[in-house]
Amino acid sequence: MANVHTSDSVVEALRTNGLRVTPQRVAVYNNLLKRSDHPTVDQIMVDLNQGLPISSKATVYSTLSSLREAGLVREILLEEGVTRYDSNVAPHHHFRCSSCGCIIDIPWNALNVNLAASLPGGHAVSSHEVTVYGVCNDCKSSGDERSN
Amino acid sequence: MANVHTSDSVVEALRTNGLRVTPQRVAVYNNLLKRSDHPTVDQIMVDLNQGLPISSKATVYSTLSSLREAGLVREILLEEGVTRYDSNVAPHHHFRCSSCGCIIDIPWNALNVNLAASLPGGHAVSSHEVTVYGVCNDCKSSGDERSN
DNA sequence: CTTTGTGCAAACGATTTGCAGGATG
DNA sequence: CATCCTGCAAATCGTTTGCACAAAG
Repeated sequence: MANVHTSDSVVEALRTNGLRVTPQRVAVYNNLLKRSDHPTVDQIMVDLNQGLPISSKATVYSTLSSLREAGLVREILLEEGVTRYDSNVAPHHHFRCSSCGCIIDIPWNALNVNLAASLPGGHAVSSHEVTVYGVCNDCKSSGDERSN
Repeated sequence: MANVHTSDSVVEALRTNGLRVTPQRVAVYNNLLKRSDHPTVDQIMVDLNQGLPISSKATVYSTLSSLREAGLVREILLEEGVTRYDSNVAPHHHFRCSSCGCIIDIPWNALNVNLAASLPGGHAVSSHEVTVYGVCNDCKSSGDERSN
């Protein structure tokens, strides 16, 4: 149920969600499925058009927007001015490295949040998410300070 | 230790943090201290210049940037394309209403996160923060759907 | 054949930057 | 009076939009 994404399963996912199947959509979704670094639109563009140009930037935007509406993809807002995308739509938490800026998924059950029975104010809670800040393992050991 | 902010204490806070005291800085910081709605730059502008113009937008940006560097203010990134500001720099969590879009502070000890001793990957954790999503009390009772 | 997607360029909106004059310490 | 701030306008940069052509169902 995870990590295996044939071109077929991508096509099927698009179809199942009422999206027309185009080479650009398959490429974008496929790219997002095969990487775990929560890329920005630009990073996706670079990856997609390394060989011959497959898609324009406007199309990547529009595709990501469609994928998001279809629930196949989600946005991640942890930095100013940049929207990142994640094909992992199952609930999970995030770790943000203050050194290299990378974002790493934390499995849902690696953390346990004790949502007090009643939040101050009595708001209706539907979901929650934890963001953990710190220095990732790579930066810790290499001691460098790349700017991602 | 909270909620009382005389003009004097604002001036002192600026000075203590090595910032020159200007009417604009006092006004911006003061405004942020007296509201709890995590305003955007535009909202601050409106509030500030209701009577006679006190500050230009560029100055509000620069002021907020200085205040942030000084640690008097923090940014909140929960929506696409807008940066909100918060004068509450003590650790706390946030509640985001999916109906009106408002952001409400949750006191640090209203939630309890059980940070597993070792996060997968062995990253060095320095802090964490929970974002809770749902419908705020106001929206719940009035059943409306203002767009904030 | 009808509908929806793509590409390109122009339009946008939030934020930044350059620079001249003004205020602060 | 040297330094730092403010205001204004122009410049950036991510993202959106309008439109003509092409592809999908």
